Amino acid sequence: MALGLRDRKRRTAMRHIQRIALDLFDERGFQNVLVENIAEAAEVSPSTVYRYFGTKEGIVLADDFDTLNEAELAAVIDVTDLAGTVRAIVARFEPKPDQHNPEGSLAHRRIRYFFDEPSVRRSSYEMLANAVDRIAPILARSGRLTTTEAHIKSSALVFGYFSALEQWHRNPAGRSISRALDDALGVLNRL
Amino acid sequence: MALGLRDRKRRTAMRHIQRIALDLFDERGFQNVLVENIAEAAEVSPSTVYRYFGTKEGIVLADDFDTLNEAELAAVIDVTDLAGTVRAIVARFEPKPDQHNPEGSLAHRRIRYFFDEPSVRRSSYEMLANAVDRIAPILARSGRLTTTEAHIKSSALVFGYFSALEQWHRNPAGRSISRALDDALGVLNRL
DNA sequence: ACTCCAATCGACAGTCACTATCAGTTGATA
DNA sequence: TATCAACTGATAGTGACTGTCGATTGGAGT
Repeated sequence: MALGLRDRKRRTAMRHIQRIALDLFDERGFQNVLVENIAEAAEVSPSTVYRYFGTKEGIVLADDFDTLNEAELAAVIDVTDLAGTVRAIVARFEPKPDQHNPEGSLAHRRIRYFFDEPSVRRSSYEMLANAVDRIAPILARSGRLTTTEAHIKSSALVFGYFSALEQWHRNPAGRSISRALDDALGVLNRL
Repeated sequence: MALGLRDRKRRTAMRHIQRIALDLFDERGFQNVLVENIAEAAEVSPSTVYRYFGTKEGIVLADDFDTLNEAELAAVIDVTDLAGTVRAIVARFEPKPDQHNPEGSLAHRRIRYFFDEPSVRRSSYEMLANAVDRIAPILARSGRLTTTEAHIKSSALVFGYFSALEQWHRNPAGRSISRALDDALGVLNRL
């Protein structure tokens, strides 16, 4: 099903606002940029920014992954290798500039705010908690675990990987994100 | 070293404000209580509430554990059984009314806000992240792990246990918190 | 006790993220 | 093309949080 004009405009506008907001954040710092400034620079009203992103932090966190519905999510998740799936999702933040994204992916530009901007960090955790809730039922089904057990395992997995991403962020040490995540898997397996 | 009058007053005032705030939250809901209302009911100025707790969420989250310095923390942590230590810390939320606390501990009354009030939940995660950062170095020393590995393991542990606490909260099923945490340890060991 | 200083307090005036509402406009559908 | 639903921008809030400043109070030395 092809997306209507309405949805295409919406997606384009969101990417546009997100890019402009990141430009301003990088330049002047997250705290020193008002939502009003972003709206002005993007030539939309503040109302629109809030309608699209909900919160100021949402501008940084918004991600195509958010809009995945259950069917699409199920397609992304590999039941036989859940750890690998989580790893693959996190690994999307790998910077790889190409002809489509000459300056590297927006995803990569967003990472530093996850860890360095306290309010964004708090919201990141909320996002992870949502991921845990979506992954747990699938894990329960495939791993013959109780709901409780699945949630605990899912939490440990998701937050463990997020921690790995943070460690990579603080000290890349020449490793790629994928490599750092592979190392993390080792730790999680020997928990 | 005995605490001076100044510190004793401070602690007493904080407990007083926290108790009154919880009364109001329980009665009218977190969102429907203004910091101004709490200040008024506790007969202090709003300035004082902010000085003590920093944020509205801080009123719920503030805990004696926050004020533990590194030496005291090291005394609480059992290096030979870190999982057990985390478990012990979380288990403090066990409700046990006694002659000192006829209505059950304040800790127990605070739990529901950790999970049910979104903004408090976000702040809870921040608190957990701080715990991770304090535990990781100790874990690194005792477990012969790199800094990175220690952080990942610490994250999985702390957030795993928090998830266990949440699961217990949502479905106590007659189990005590301690029992629920013991079950969680099993899951984490077989991650 | 008395004094002096630093820490604390209350009061006041902001700032800004976020919400609610509503009239005007635009995309989708028949 | 007409109709309707969804979207947009403008406006007027609310309330958490900050900075500052004069007044008060506990603590340490005399």
